[in-house]
Amino acid sequence: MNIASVHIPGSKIGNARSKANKYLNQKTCEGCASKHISLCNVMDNDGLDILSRLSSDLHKKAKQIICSEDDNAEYLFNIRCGAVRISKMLPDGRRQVTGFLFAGDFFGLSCEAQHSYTAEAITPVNICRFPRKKILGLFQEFPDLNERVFDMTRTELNSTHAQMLLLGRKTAKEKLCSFLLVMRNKTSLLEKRVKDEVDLPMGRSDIADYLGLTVETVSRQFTSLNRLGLIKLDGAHRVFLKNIERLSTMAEGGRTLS
Amino acid sequence: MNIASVHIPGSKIGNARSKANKYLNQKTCEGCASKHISLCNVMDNDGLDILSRLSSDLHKKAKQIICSEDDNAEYLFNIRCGAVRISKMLPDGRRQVTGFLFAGDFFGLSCEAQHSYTAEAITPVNICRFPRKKILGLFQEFPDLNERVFDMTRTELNSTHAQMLLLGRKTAKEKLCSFLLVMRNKTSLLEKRVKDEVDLPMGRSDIADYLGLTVETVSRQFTSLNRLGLIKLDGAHRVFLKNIERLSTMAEGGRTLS
DNA sequence: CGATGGATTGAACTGGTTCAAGTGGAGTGG
DNA sequence: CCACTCCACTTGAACCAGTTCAATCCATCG
Repeated sequence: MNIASVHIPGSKIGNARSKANKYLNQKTCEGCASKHISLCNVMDNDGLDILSRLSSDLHKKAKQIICSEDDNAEYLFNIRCGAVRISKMLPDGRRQVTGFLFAGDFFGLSCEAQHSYTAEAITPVNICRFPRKKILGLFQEFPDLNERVFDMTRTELNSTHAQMLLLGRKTAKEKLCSFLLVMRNKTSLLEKRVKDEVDLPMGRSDIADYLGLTVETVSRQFTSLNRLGLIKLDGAHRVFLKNIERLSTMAEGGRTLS
Repeated sequence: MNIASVHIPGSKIGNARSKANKYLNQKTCEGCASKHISLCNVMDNDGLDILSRLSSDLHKKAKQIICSEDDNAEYLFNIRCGAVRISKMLPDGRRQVTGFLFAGDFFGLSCEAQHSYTAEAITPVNICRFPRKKILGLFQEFPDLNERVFDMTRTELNSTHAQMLLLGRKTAKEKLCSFLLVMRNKTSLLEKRVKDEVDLPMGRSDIADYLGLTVETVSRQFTSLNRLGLIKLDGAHRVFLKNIERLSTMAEGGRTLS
């Protein structure tokens, strides 16, 4: 029904959330049966969310491309469910994954006329797509909408700075610890409770390209943390974080028996 | 006089510029005698730019700290003239420089209650400071202002993604070539003309921390590019880029006699 | 002029890569 | 239900780009 509603499962946008809740509607999504929050509270004459007329649903299987580096940036995307990988490439094929996105996350905004990155489905995804130009035009009309998206952009900028510190200055072990803790936070937000059992839908090479390492190094560090008893591996795609405190210390370079 | 005006020397904010020019006033800055553009075109009853009442001028010498990692984020800063270094630190002192900012650049927005970084003057700087809360409040009232700042934030997010690719996947030589070309663009924007003679106000260790390298490696790569005839060093803080095309190729991993 | 501190150069070292060889588990089909 | 295949993951061993440690250079400044 209201396909313009947006999956925002936790209060991930910080202090903007409380303010926004006053205005924004909660509706149940027929796609994945969880509560969504409408991006925009303004109803048209038919009582429909004003954004619903602009949006269209999109389904992709794992490994399918959603948009690529030289596409025209015509749409703004919001992930309903599933996981998406954002990446940039060098001409010779070296790749940097700049982010993993999950239910509730946006992309397609941080660019000019063309996308500067490729977005690809990691799992089957359900995505909500808005024509970019129209959304940008609506910002003037609906400051609430503008504020939400601006807030999210600033939060994202913040976390890319943290990732720069990781890429430029952390060791392989510190990188993996940081990554696991970030994934734990994302999972906890999505599930609305703290959870030390973390799903890793992406492959080892995605993690490697995200952390600026090789697959082999990532694999070795998983094994090492496993042996140290800091994590418990259950297959390649599920980890149980056994000692959050030590993982946190190691993520920041604190000394723990290597 | 109008201390709220903002130094935006080039059209660095892309397509937003042309739109914005319709509304925004140009004034001459008594501080550094160059044209500035007012951030906000709305005048109060006395004919003063609405932001001027909120702002205060700030002067810092080289190496002085403007704001640090655990300060409350009470201000939004705009650089009038001079160069600023933004950085993050690990507990053990390893540092990542996340950006160099010059006349016209903003900072202090991309954060929640506390700054997540340290800003330090590289050269003597002249900075314009606005109370953050009031500015954020004004966004609803003045969409032009909001749009400008949002645009700049998105542009910045874009360039941090490029920097992540650099940090995660480029070699030392590629990193330095990329850096020199970025500095050339910034210089060209500031001077409003293409200029292959680039000033590097920051020290080698700042460059190293920006590129995720050591001082020694940065120095060796400078020497190497110099010997290859791609650049001409004139002291440590001025470079002449002799072959933009080959530098560009090398910045992206293209093969040129190493 | 000597002192100070950034920048450069040299030489040994190492964390992470590269290359190469297993391993295991999910899917297929017989 | 088992055998076979495929591909992602793991492990091992040699290697190397960039680091580390240690001089040395050189511009600036009192």
